[in-house]
Amino acid sequence: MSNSESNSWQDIQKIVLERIHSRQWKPGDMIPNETELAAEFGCARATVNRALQAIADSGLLDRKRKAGTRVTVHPERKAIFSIPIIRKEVEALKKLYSHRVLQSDTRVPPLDISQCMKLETNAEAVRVDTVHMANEKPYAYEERWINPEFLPTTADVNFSEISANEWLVQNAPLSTGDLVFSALNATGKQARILQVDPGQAIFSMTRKTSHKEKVITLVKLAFAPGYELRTSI
Amino acid sequence: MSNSESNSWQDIQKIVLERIHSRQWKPGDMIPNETELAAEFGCARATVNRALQAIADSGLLDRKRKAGTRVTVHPERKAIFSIPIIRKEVEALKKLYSHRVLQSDTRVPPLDISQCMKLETNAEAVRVDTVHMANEKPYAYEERWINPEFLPTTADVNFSEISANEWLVQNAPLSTGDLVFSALNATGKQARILQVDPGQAIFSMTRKTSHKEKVITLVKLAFAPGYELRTSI
DNA sequence: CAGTGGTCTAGACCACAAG
DNA sequence: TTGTGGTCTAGACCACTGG
Repeated sequence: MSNSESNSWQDIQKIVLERIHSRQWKPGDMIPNETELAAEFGCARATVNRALQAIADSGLLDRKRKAGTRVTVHPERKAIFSIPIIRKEVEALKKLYSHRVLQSDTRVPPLDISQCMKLETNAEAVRVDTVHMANEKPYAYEERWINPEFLPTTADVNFSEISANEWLVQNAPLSTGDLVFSALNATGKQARILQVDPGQAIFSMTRKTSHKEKVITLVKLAFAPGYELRTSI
Repeated sequence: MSNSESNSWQDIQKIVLERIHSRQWKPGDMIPNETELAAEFGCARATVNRALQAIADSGLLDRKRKAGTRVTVHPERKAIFSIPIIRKEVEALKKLYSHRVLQSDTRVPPLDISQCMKLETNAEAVRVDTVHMANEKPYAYEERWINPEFLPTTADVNFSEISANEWLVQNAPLSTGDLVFSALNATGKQARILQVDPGQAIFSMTRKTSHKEKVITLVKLAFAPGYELRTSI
């Protein structure tokens, strides 16, 4: 009954979402199967399928063969945010970006780093310390370890011109990684570099970038006070 | 040439990803159009379409009508994390969850809160302060404002039994929201409630949940030291 | 086993945007 | 104008999984 005209996939998505939201279909309820919905909306089953899959991807529907489609009881809200290239992040604030490499060499990393990167004992790694600046003021302090295996052309890369951050984002596509965000009190070194008082609350991000079980790089970023990570749902 | 057998769209996705990653198709390059790929892989165009759309969703391909499909030059890495219900988060740590409501009343909120929630001047809102515990130790301190408009049955809800957090997640599905993460030094009040020293670095999350331009609730969570927000890419 | 979602196909038309 | 992706269709078969 009701709906006679509904063609696009997204129209159907809207209708279904509206029914969920208005609690016409409540959490836990089974909804009509694809064939029935296709009949109701006057479209092909594939179109309904596409709409429902999109909703299921967003977490609001649970779909199982034979068992049918149900409204998720405890929808797990998902937030998505893009991992910024710091330069772009600064430029988005309409500030001048610059960075200084404080240190760049090759050495045997501490044990915890070595293990985290799955390096062999006493294997060396490239260490690059950088401070990112916005309008000449410290914005973030970056401590990075790079697996030399992924830098065949190390000599060619000049991290003074392009930040290691940016270089890797562009040259290690499609890798997987873990991200950890936390709050830390600034250590003496961090405080000195970021030009704040020791003990200041620092927003920290640690990122491990891997490709096929091998760790490409490990980065710890300490942002200057005031930093906020924003996203919408 | 080369590939003769490739049916599922996920197979095709893998092949395309491999070509991007191996730099056979470099950032900025245009890749063959759907019809050509369908011919190469021996499948329907719709199948290729599905594979390419999935990759484009992940940000590695740019697709435009007429202009064709290109490998994204500066792929924007996206991270997804699920917004946890604190109780589940604690239970996932295999600790006993409990919570105490420190305060629960209705009052006129401070101006900044009132404006943020788009309430009328001098309109009241429900205020609920909660401390979440893991094994009887403070885990997070929650300061919440609720738009009474969304609590028609306020009297029926006993936030001592089900946390406001959980109640709203279950009863305000499909709403949109903003999330802000930051690091703050613990205020005296926060320090007292979380049983830490004032000035301790605190991981903080502020969340505004809305539905169709109306703000449902505003929450500020202050996590006890050691908290980490984790995700993988 | 049987019902449901998952996917593929071949063809068609549409919508957008580059030239 | 024209080439490209975006989508819809009708039908088919497959793959899970509940009963």
